[in-house]
Amino acid sequence: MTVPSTAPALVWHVALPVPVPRLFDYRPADGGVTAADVGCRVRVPFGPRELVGVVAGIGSPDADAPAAKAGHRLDDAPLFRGELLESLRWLARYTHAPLGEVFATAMPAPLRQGEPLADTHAWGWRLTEAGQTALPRLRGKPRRLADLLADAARDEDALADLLDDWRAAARALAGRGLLERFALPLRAGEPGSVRSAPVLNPEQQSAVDALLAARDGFAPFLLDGVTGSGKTEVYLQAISDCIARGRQALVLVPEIGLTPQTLKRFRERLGVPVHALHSGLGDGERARTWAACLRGEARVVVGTRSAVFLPLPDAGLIVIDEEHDGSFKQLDGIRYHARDFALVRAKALDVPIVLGSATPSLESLRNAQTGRYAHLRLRLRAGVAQPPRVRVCDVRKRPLDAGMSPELFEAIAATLRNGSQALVFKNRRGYAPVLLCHDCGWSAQCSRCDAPMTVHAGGRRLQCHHCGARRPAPDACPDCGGLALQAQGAGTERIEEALAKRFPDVPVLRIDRGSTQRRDALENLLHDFGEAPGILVGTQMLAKGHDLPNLTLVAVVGVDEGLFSADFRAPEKLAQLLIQVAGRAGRAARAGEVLLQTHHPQHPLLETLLNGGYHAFADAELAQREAAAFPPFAHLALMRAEAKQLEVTHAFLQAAKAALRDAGGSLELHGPLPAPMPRRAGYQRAQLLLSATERRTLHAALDAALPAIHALPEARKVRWSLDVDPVDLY
DNA sequence: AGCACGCCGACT
DNA sequence: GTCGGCGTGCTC
Repeated sequence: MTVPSTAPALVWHVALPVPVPRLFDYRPADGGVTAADVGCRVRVPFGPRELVGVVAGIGSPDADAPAAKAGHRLDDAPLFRGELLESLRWLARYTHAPLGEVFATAMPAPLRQGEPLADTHAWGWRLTEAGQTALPRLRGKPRRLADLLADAARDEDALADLLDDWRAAARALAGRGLLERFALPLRAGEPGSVRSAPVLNPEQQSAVDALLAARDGFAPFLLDGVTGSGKTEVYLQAISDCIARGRQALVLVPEIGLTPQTLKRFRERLGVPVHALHSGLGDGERARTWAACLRGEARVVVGTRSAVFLPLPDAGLIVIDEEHDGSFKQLDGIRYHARDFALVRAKALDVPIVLGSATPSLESLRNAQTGRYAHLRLRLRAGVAQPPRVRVCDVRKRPLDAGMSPELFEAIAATLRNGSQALVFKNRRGYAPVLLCHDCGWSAQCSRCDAPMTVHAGGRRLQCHHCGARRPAPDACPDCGGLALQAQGAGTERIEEALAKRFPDVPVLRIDRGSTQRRDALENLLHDFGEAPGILVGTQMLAKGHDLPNLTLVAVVGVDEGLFSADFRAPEKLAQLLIQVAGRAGRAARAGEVLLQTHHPQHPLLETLLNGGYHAFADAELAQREAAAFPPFAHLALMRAEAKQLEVTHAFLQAAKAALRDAGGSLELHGPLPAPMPRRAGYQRAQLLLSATERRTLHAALDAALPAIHALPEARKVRWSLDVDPVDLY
């Protein structure tokens, strides 16, 4: 009689945060394996160390794999389940990244490190009845602590502000039963006094009507509204409806869009706590927000790129504001696009999603044109009667001071005489891009990168923007010994300097990454600047947000750099920037003026943009993209590699190219091409461009070839990465 | 990615 | 004689 063969014990298939596209099997140190373990974190031995991974599945151990080691489950209930689990699996397939790295990207740091799911409350302390009675008898620090709590309970953050080293006293008093600790609801910002909704104009109303009519299932919308047309008001009404139905709303905003004013506006209008999630928050707060979403406690979240990974068990609506913004694409690690992933999630969640912009990406416009998205247009500029007047200023053969023409100075002078403010917008930072010898043409180059060094600290120092190298600026030209070294091109610092000299009676305020390190520093600077006549000098940071009611002139210098870039998206980016920055002019009662300074006044981009507006530009640019077989008419992936020696980099990319060619299909392969900066921080960089007219072709080839590419002997010798749907080819 | 194992130069 | 460089190989 034979003993019935026992079924092999089940194991966890665990996704670990390692760049190995494979799952690893473990058995539980105690208890059995059940389907409910899927989506739970586990702490497991991995070689000589321990890692936190996520159970991606359960099953029998692979016969020819080493014996499964024991691991410990960290969660009682899955962190990832249902829609989010499936969407993350999709993201791993789409980006061709290991599932474990995708899970790691989706988690806040404390969860990644194995800490328990955060409490969604803060802690407070209060006096017990015995404490009230005993208070008069207390002395010293315990007395001061008890006094603070005599009238009201206080939370721990407040106590820390009021009394140093209060914890020891609190513990001692609690031990005597005089004090107790209790849980407070998580503060997600006070709702504030609720403001009533303004009356919508007919365009806004029909947009809201369309959104509400589609609220019961997946429905993508492009809310295409000019600057100041009241897109936010449309979002707010849709969100109000969403939370009234007891569902969660997620709002994604660009990195610079999450200002205190934005949050204040949401809180005042919605009358519920609004959670914010951005890079300025500490790990603890991010983890609490994540947990609050998972538990369904958070009703509205406004967040930047990474908020697209929040669990939304009761989702009702997703909004992407400024959907064209480049900050939605992650440029390292898992190279996801938050807007595109949000669409995938909305579909899986079966909820509507709104992409809003005054300058929609060409991808989204194309989707609207082909009917994949419902196209909602807002053409009326609320409040202001007229859009700003745009003037092109031809600066060829004009004497320039810090890159500014006499016409520009005159326009600023006129603006100041009218009691208004002017903004000089420049698409670069630093005192001047390069140090150039006027005698022989030598320029300061970084010794480790093929890039010019930029001049900083008033001309005293050179800095490489790519590897961070710094050195003092030479006094004489190293090549010819001449003393005619000069800073070429005008950065914001030189513009500021020249303006301050010409307009000594008004404040000149420069805003860029160098002058505003902290998030609220910009708010304070602009507040102090006020509304009196003055001049702002700035970069991208000033292109949107921040109401500047007395700003009537926007002058753009350095337009030309964007007209002749090698990147296929440069025209789109420049057009969006010009429209956005023009939107800064004349938001209040007075009409605004925009001055574009260029050496190429006849350039088709400028002509189309100025005569026909953004949509005329977009139509022309889409035609160009179609002719050149670029997105959205083709699908791209970029494989980048770097190594100390160029031959090593090329050997890898050649081998990868061969593997991809063997994978067949009508995939087009270009390269290896020199990367835009072929040498960076001592590494030789190159890239391989993959292009296909059908997305399936691209992914099929990658699926077929990547295992072989991972296994290439050349792959060990280089650092390589794959970027599906790259934003910048350079 | 880490981390260990493994063979070749300058130090007490 | 050892400490330590980073090449290469593996992780259930």
